[in-house]
Amino acid sequence: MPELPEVETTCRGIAPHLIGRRVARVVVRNPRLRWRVPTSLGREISGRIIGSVTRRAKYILIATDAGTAILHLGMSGSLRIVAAARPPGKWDHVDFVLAGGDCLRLRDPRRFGSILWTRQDPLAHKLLADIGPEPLTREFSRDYLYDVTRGRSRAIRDTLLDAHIVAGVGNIYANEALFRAGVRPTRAAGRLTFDECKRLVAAIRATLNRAIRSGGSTLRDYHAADGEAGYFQLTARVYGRNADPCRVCRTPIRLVRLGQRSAFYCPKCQV
DNA sequence: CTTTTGACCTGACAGC
DNA sequence: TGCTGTCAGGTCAAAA
Repeated sequence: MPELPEVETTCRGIAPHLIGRRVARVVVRNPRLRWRVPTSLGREISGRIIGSVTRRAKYILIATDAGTAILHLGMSGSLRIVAAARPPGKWDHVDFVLAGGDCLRLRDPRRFGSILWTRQDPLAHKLLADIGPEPLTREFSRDYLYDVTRGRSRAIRDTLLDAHIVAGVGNIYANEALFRAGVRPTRAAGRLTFDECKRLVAAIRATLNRAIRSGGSTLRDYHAADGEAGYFQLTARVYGRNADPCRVCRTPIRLVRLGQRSAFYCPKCQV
């Protein structure tokens, strides 16, 4: 479910409920996520006050002065603020219970998500240390994308999905941005021209920003009882539209398999 | 070093 | 209504 805009919106949504609050305890109903939830988590974070809630790539960092919880939502994870007394559902694996009665509840049917704990600088953590620039910062520039793709033979779609190249760009937004930029997902990254890199950087920014904006208004409040926060209703230009007419030129959208994952493009609009 | 593949899980949905 | 097969928004580790 979550791509960068969803993670960003989740972060913004939960932060006001967490910052300055004390963690009373952690309830782990099922520790078997992508990696086993550390048994020390409850001991480490309980009694601590949450100082900040930030995002790096698709990781959510919940920091205290004793250490930082690093959360990832995987393919199907979601976080919400609910009353701790609320009966947990089948896939509500972990609660961070706050002093006062609320809790941050992680739901994750597929269990590809993860929760880690570090006492060091989380950005120096093994999983985060080598991640590329955030796509919404100046660091992710046309020059950077051009330089980093030189000599690379893999498809540009796969290159965009590689977190070491750029942080947090997932399959939907990679495909949508490539459409906007007029570049086929199958093109070898190293063959993109400078102008194409320039358009692609702008397209990635625009696509992500738009989704974040729509998410902010879409996702209502994180106290909400139900109302599963689904995907943002971005009207896909290509993603999932195999054989449907291109919204620009009416040519049927094509689906190709790159690796194990689908890529979509308009054979006329994208070169 | 770069690129590809396999692995981790469960649910939703199409087709028989 | 079942059953089977396919696919899914992620990404790490190992193999090629």
